[in-house]
Amino acid sequence: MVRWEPGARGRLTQAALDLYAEKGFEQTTVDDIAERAGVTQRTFFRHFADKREVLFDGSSALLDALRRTIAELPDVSSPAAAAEEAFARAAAELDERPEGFVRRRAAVIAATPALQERELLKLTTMTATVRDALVERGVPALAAELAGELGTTAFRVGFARWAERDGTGSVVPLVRDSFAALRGLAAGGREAVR
Amino acid sequence: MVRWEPGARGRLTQAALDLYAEKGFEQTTVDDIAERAGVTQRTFFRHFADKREVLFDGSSALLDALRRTIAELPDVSSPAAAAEEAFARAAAELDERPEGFVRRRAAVIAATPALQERELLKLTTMTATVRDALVERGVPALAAELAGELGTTAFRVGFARWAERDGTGSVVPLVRDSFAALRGLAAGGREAVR
DNA sequence: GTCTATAGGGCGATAGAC
DNA sequence: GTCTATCGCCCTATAGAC
Repeated sequence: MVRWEPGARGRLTQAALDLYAEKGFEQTTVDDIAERAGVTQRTFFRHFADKREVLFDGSSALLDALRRTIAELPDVSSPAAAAEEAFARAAAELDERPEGFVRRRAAVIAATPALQERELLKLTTMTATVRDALVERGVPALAAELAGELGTTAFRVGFARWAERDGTGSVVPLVRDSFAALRGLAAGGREAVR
Repeated sequence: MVRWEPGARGRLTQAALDLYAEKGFEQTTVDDIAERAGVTQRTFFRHFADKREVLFDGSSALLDALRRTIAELPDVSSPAAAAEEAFARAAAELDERPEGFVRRRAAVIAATPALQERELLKLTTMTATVRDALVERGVPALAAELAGELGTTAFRVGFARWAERDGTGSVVPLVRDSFAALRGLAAGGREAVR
C-alpha cells in the first residue's frame, strides 16, 4: 500500500480550475482544493506559493518558446518583426494544450480581478524575456524593450479576441492580426485598422 | 478637545509609504500603519480596501485627465496621436504632485511584486478609459483599444525611464520620447530608435 | 469596535526513492 | 546514508462579518 498517490501537483491544478469555475475564486478555499485533490492544505502550499499561482504553471514553456525563437532567427534587423515571430511561436504553443483547459482558464481569469493582476505580472516576464533575448542578439536596449512591449500587447489582445470568439482554432492568426493592426495604427491614421 | 484629528486618510497614506520604504511592504503590518497614523486598524480598512490600495489613491485624477483631453481634442483622425496627447496630459498631472512622493512611491513599487501587480491592473483602467473616450469620439473599437494600449505602454515606459534617472524634471518629454520610439519601431527597423 | 475565517509561513516528523 | 514529498500542528496577519 502506498502512502500517497503520485501526481499531486496535476490533481491540485485540475481541482483548483474546476472549483474556481464552479464556485468562483474567492468562494473557493485552499482546503477545498486540497480535499478534492486528496492532499492536505500544507501540500498545496509546498507546490504553489499562493492560491493564484496554481493557474500559472505552464508559463515557463512559453518563455522558452520566446527565447529560442529569437535566438534562432536569421536576422533581427527589425526588432518588431522578430518579436512578432517569437509571440506567434508562443501562440502556437498554446494551440498544443488541451482545448478546454486554455479556454476555461481564460474564463476564470476574466471573471477574477485578483487573477488578472497575476496574469499581467506574468506577461511582463514575457516582455523581459524578449527584451533580454533581443539584447543578446545585439539590439539596442530601448528598441529591445519596446519590441517586447509591442509583442506582449499584440499577444494579449490577440489572445483575448481568440477567447471571446467560439475559440476553436489556432490563436496564431489572431496574434498576427493584432500585430498588423498595431503597426498600422502606429504608422498613421485609423484607416489601417478599420 | 477634539475626538479625532482630521486628515486620517492622508496620514495613513504617508505612514504607509514611510513604513513600506523603511521595512518593506511584507514586513509592514496594517497595525503598524494605523498606529503611526494614530488610528485603529478598522479605520484603515474603512479608507482602503486592502493593504496595497493605500498607494493607489490619486489614480482617478489621471483618468479624468485622459478622458477630458480626448473629449476636447479638435480631431481624432489619428487615434495614436490622440492617445499621445492624452497620456502627455496625464504625465503633466504627475508633475504637479509633491516631488518626493511620486519618486518614493515608484521605488517602493519597483521593490514589491505584489504592488507591481496592482499597478499593472490600474494601468489597464487607463487603457480602458482611453479606449472608451475614443469610441465616444467615433473611433472604431479595435483602433481605440490598440491606441489605448499603445499609449499606456508609452506612458509606463516613459515613466520608468524618468524614475530611473535623477528624476527631477518633467515626466512629459520621456513619455513623448517613448511614443516616438514606438512609432519608429512599428514602422520599420532599429534605426529609428537608436 | 469586536469577532472570526482564511491565507500563508515555520518547524519538525515520517516515509519512500536513490 | 541523502534527497524529496507529505503531513500535522501552531502561529500571525489580512480582511470581511457582525
